[in-house]
Amino acid sequence: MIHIDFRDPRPIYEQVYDALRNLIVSGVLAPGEKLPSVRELASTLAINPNTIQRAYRELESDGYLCSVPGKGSFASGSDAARSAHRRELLDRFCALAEELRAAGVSDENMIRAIRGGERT
Amino acid sequence: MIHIDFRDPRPIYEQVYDALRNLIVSGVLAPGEKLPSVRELASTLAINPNTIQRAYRELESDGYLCSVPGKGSFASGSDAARSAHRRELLDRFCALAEELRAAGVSDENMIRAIRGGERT
DNA sequence: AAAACTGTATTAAACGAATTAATACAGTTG
DNA sequence: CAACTGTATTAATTCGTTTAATACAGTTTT
Repeated sequence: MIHIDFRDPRPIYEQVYDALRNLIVSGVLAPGEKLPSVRELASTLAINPNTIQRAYRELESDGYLCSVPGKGSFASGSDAARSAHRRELLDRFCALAEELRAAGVSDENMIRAIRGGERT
Repeated sequence: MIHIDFRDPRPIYEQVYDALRNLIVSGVLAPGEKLPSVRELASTLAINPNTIQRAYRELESDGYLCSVPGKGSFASGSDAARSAHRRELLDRFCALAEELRAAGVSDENMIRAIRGGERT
């Protein structure tokens, strides 16, 4: 379900965050669907529960899931999740476009890069 | 000339790297112009020479400057530097566009984001 | 009601990357 | 020769991440 790369310099909690967010926004985890418990996922991935807890905490504070003490953690509505994710990506996208413009890249060349995936 | 933010979670050597690269690709540091020595810049910024050394080493390995033992470090030709920088930014840009496409954002909406800087 | 689950919080230890510190060596310049 | 330059190395420190070991309160199950 989730794969952790221990050679990846990025923190584990961040890898877990990204993986779960992707499952949520893609709808693999349906809105309202229950996620594995903190301890269960920690056991499955062979990492510490505190690390999972941190990923869950940040996923909740970013609106991707909802945790209820005693009950569990549940995927939030995929509409809201998708919006949050798009917003996040678009912000980074605009910032990068700004940098590219400062580097002398024209809008036309950016558009070409988007359309073609080319790296000329 | 350069400002370091100690509250920034990013490593200092990376902040120095970015700042110097920007000065080089923007032409503020002309091609061939001598940069402050490792020890001098370290003293100016009140950080350790080893940290500056690391920034310089990576700037050289990425083609933004050229270090000569005994003489100093010199900004590389801004043409090559600009190209390297644009390549780097464009790679990240294309990767982000890919993610946005996967998130269901159309090319048209990406283009709109570039043109307007809008965040709708 | 008891047992087994859930999220959450806390404290301490271990680990690794970043940073500092203190040198040292070789080449260049004045 | 003296003062600069880049470069290399080793050890100590600092800090964020991760682990570990608990504990508490609420929910579900038996």
